[in-house]
Amino acid sequence: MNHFFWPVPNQNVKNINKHTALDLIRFTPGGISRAELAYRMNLSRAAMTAIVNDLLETDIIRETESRSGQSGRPPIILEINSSRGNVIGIDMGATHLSVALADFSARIIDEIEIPFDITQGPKPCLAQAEALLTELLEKNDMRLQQILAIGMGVPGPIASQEGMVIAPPIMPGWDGYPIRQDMEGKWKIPVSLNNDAELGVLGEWAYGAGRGEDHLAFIKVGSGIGAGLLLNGQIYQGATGSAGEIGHLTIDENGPLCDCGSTGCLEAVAGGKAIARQAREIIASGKRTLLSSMGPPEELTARDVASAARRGDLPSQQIILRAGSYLGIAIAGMVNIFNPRVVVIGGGVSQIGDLLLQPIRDTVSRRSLAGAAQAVKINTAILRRRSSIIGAIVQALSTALHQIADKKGGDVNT
Amino acid sequence: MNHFFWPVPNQNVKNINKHTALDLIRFTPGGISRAELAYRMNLSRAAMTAIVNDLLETDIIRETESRSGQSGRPPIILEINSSRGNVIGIDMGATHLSVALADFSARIIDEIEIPFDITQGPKPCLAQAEALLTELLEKNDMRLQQILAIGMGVPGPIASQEGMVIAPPIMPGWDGYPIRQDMEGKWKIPVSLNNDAELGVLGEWAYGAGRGEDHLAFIKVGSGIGAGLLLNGQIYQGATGSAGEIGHLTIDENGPLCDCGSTGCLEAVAGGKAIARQAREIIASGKRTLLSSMGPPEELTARDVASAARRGDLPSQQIILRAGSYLGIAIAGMVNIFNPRVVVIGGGVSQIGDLLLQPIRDTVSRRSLAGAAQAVKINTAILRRRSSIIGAIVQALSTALHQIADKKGGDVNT
DNA sequence: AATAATATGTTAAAGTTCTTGACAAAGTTT
DNA sequence: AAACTTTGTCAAGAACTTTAACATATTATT
Repeated sequence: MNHFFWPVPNQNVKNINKHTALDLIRFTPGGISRAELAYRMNLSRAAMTAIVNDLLETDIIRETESRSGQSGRPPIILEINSSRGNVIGIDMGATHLSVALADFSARIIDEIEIPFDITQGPKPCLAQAEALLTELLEKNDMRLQQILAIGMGVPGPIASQEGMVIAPPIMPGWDGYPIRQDMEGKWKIPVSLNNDAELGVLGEWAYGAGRGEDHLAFIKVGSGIGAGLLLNGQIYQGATGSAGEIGHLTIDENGPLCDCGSTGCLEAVAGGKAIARQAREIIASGKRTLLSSMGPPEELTARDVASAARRGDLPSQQIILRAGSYLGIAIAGMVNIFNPRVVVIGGGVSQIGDLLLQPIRDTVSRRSLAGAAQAVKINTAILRRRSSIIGAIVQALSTALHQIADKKGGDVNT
Repeated sequence: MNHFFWPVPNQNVKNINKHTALDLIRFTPGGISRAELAYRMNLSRAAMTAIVNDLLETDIIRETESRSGQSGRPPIILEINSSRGNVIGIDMGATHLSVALADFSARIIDEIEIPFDITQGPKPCLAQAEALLTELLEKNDMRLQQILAIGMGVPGPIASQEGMVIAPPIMPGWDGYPIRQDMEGKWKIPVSLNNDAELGVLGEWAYGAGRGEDHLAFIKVGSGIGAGLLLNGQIYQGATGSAGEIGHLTIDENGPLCDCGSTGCLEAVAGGKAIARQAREIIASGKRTLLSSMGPPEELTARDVASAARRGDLPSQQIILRAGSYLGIAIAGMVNIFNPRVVVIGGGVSQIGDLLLQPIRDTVSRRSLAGAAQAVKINTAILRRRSSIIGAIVQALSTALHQIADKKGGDVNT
């Protein structure tokens, strides 16, 4: 136990052990006993009793029936009291907007998703988010007052202190807009704003393919490409919050032009848009391919290419193979630099599955140093399209739970 | 103050604040007062008095005369008691071996360097290190018993727990050899073993070009190329200790063959060896160049190319420009991924100076995303060839100082 | 079935480390 | 000289831990 997930504020935090214990309870699958907590935190069982009693008083955790296994008195298992309250997670992508309602144990109760265009700028986009949130609450017969925190992800670099994005490559009009301030002002609920790939790594770390790993990378392959990093057990944001921006690594200097103005960016050769573009090129070239029979070329998506590839269409398979190889080059670089234990491939395009994963694995094992390549596992996101929004929920819960835990013996409501 | 440099062991560490205060005293240039310590650590002045008294008792810190500046009682400045003891730093490179004797404030008292060949394998190499250490002690009239800790750097990935290198690309015969155990057995002094680039970043963080930065990368450009990373204020080693191995990133797939078996590795196009090789090729091609007049082509080094370039030799300038551009590609990738505040270029080749630095800066600003590129400064190592060995000394001091601080009121000797 | 063994959880006393509030100390400003 | 400002110390009390003993609830053994 030399780190804990909850980001420690600098001031006025008594009882750090209480917060550490809370996080261990949250993130241990199946719950954890007082004795086990004491062991993991290097504290006495007596101290643990006091800490747990504190937490029980706030009603954010509860005791559950013991699983007897070994000899000796069976432990009393502690878990988060899932019905203690609710939080909201919002995942704002480039082309979709999702809002989810979750309970205190991070289980999604209901979720709404709509197509979306982030280039409209902050005001209309935030208004859409608000509308969707209202709809979701009404549908579930809830009021805003019952929501204890909101977590939100956006596809751009975040200045966490200020609660805004800075110099985002794909969010025109958002630079410097006070997103968090705006939302907290409207809703009077604590909002935590994060990068979507960072939330993805958090979600997969908490409940997905990288559960509990200390060195984890999450590659979000959607229309754009971004990475979230969890290093030494903590989310890594970099000096100015723009860590993990791998979408514009130069992969092939002589490659196609990218939206960012440069050429041969990873995003321009392996992103969802790039895959669709290559499909259109194939059709235009007149090659025999299933793709021609899948509707108007302008509306082709990476998903269509994937389904054609699965049905044996060679040109489609080649497109995906190439995208995977390019991704592999970038990931091999990250593996050499970071030496992660797990790399999780997420985002819409990742749902292609092994067809994409295999060339990534091949390229990485060929291009990474032996030590790092052997240590790393490359997997598809278990949470599928929900990695980021579950990360947003985890963030919201971090705020809500630790805020309640702080006021010892305080009012159980609000 | 949400992190501290001293790596916290998991067990039996009372008084974490004492160790934090000690590190603040160590790494604050010009020393620090009790009041300032209390402010930086969010503790009361009263608590600080107690902690400082503890440290004063062990004699590892001392009070020094106050600098009066503001109104009010002038503070009593605390600093490390430099004459409390000595430590040894060892820098084992691919082609050189250095041993340095330092006092408790990390100042080098004396240093010996010899040419060296790490491919001889562990036994002869460690014997040479021992001989050099003995020579250094004799020369300075000291005994091994007066040395309180040893820090050592080697050019390969480290398993810190085991004190050995694992799967090193350029240290044949060393894989799995129990280096630390061997040395501690021989010398009966605590030895800390680290990667040389990691020590470089530590040295430059403590006393060099990245002083006090929380997000720092150190690129060691010697005959090989490696990077050391300091993220969130802590050295980052990765899951298996092989983080920062950028020497074998593929930069140009159609480039020259690398020693590692792959093609177009960064090391093969921008390392010291690569620069020397290109110089020989130029001479062989018969082009007019100053390089032909600099002795036998087989003995040409990167340093010769640098000196020719500085004297205006165009082919030499082109070689360095190209190496810088290649380095820039790799560094641009790291900047996009890590978003560091400072990148320090160190190692022998970095001594070329602006001739190398300029193409790096140009390439990085062209190939990195706006936000990250603006945030980063790229500088040459202030500690020059000594970055790593000073890092080794810092590591040795971490061991020695915190070990003494742990035994409260214990014996002042040993 | 009774007893032993084992592990969990609780309690009270004692020990550490911190904060609070008062105050002494040592300078600068008025 | 008096007022102000900041540093450093002291003593009392608060917060959090450990220690050591014990109660509790199972399984294992006799």
